[in-house]
Amino acid sequence: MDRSGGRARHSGDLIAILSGRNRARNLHSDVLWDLGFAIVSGQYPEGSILPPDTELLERFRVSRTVLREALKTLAAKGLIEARARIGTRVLPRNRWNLFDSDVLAWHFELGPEVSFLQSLAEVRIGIEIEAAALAAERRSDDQAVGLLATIELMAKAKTPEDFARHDLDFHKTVADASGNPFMASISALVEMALTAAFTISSPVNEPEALTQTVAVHRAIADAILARDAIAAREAMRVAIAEGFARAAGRMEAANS
Amino acid sequence: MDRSGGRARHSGDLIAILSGRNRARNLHSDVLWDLGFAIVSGQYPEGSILPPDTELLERFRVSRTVLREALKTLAAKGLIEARARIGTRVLPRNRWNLFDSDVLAWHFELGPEVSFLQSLAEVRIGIEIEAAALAAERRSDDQAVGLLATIELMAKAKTPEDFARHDLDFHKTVADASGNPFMASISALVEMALTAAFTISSPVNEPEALTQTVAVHRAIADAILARDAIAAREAMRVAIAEGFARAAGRMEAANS
DNA sequence: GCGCTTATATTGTCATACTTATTCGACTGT
DNA sequence: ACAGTCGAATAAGTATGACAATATAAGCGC
Repeated sequence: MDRSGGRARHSGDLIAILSGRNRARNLHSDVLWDLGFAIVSGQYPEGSILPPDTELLERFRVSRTVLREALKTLAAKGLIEARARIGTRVLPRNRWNLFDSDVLAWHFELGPEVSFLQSLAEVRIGIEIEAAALAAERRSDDQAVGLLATIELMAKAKTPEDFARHDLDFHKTVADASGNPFMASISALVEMALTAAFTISSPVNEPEALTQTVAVHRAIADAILARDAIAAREAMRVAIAEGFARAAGRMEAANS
Repeated sequence: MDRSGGRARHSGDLIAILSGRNRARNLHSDVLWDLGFAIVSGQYPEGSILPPDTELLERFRVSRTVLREALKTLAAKGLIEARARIGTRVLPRNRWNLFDSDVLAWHFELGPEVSFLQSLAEVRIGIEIEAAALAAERRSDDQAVGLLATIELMAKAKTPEDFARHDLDFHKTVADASGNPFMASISALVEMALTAAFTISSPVNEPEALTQTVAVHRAIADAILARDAIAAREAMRVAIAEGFARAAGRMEAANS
C-alpha cells in the first residue's frame, strides 16, 4: 500500500504548493484520497458497490473509526451512499459535487484531459463573466487599487508559481468585489484550472504570451475601474478563453 | 432535545418533498443538521471555536462515533476545520461549499432573504446561460423532444409541487444537453432556488404568471431546437430574472 | 529575562461489542 | 403451485473506554 508518498500522481506537487492547504496531516485523509481517487478514476464505476467495511479495513490497516470517517467524507461530497445490507454504492456522476476542491483535485491527478479543461473553462466563463460585471458595478475603491497592484505583480513575476499565485489573487479579488458569496466560493475551481493550465505551459516562459496575458487582465481591471460592466464581461471572457486555448494548443502539440 | 420533528424550521417540508432525498434516517444526520444550521445561522460565527467534543457529546447525548462523523461531514463541506489542542474552528464563509445542497438548505431554513435569493439568481444566470448556449450547439434530438414534452407538463400542472418538479426537470435537461458535467452538478442550486421562489409565490396560483413563465421556457426550448445559441442565452436570462423578480416583488409586498 | 521542558487540554486513533435495518430464502397455510 | 409471513444472515450504525499525537501554555532552570 502506498502511504504518504503515493499522493503525487500527476501534477499533485504544484497543486499542493499553490493550494496552500497542505494535505496529509492525519491518517483518515490518506484513506480518503486513496478511495476518492479510485472512484474518480473509474476504478469503482458509477453504480458499483465498493468492498464491505471488513475488507477495506484489512486493506488499509486502519481502525474502523478512520475508515468510516473517510467514507462519511466521501458521502458528504456526494460520491457514495451507504445502505444497510446492500453496501456502499458509488453514486452517479451527476450527484458528485464537482465544485469541491478535493473532487476536482482527484480529477486532475489522473492527468488533465482536454475535454475536462474545456468543461472547466466553460463554467468559468459563465461564472466569472458575471462576477466581473457585478464587480464593475459594486467594487470599492480599495478593491480597484488592489486589482491594479496585483497586475503589477503579475507583470513582474519571475517564476510560474509566482505568476499563478498573482493570477489567482486577481480572480479572487474580482470575485470578492462582486459582492456575491457564491462567486467567491468557486475559487477552488479557478485555482485548479489555473494550476492545470500553468502546469502545461506557463506564460512566464514565453515573453509574448506573458505580455498578452497581462494586457488582457489589465483590460478587465480597467473596465471594472471605469464601472463598465459590458467591457468587463467581454475582457473576462477573452482572458479565460485565451488561457484555455494556450493550454489546449500546447497539449495538442505534445500529442502529435 | 428536538429529535426527528425539529427539522421543519421554515420551508423545510416543501424542500424535503421536492428534493426527494429524504433526510433523517440515522442519528448522525440529526446532529449534522443541528450543527450545520447553527453554523450557517451565525450562532457559531466564522472564526469561532465550537464547544469541545465532550460538551457536544453531553448536549446531543450521542456516542463519540456519531458526533465525530457529523463533524467530519461538516469539515468535508468546508464549514469547519479541527485541530488538536486548538479545537474545531468555523472556517470563513468563502471556504464554505455553497454549492452543496445541505449547506444551501441550511441557508434557506432561516428564511430566504432577498439578498440571498438575488445572489442565487446571479450565479444561476451566469451558469445556466452558458448551459443553454452549449445545449443549443450540442443537444441530441431526444433531448429536444424531452424539452418540449416537459413544457407541456408545466403548462398543465395543477399544483405548485407539480409545476416546480417539471420546471426543475426542464433545467436539468438543459444542463444535461450542454454536455458539461459541471452544469449538471449545480442542479442542487437550481432546485433550492426554484423551491424558495415557489414557496413564496407559485405561478400556478396566478394565471397570467403561469402563461408568462411557460412562454419564456418555450422560448428557451425553441432556441435550443433551432440551435440558436444567442437566443438561448437571452431567453434563459429572462426566465431566471423574471422568476427572481416575481419572488422578490412578492416579498417586498409582504413586508410593507 | 530567555530558552527549554513539562503539564494539560483537545482532537486523532484504536479495538471490540452490541444494535438496527434490509434482503433473501425457507416455511407455512391456502 | 402460489402468496404471504417469518426468520436468519449480512452489512452498516452506534456505543464505550482506552491510548496516542499534537499544540498551547505554564513552569523551571539557567
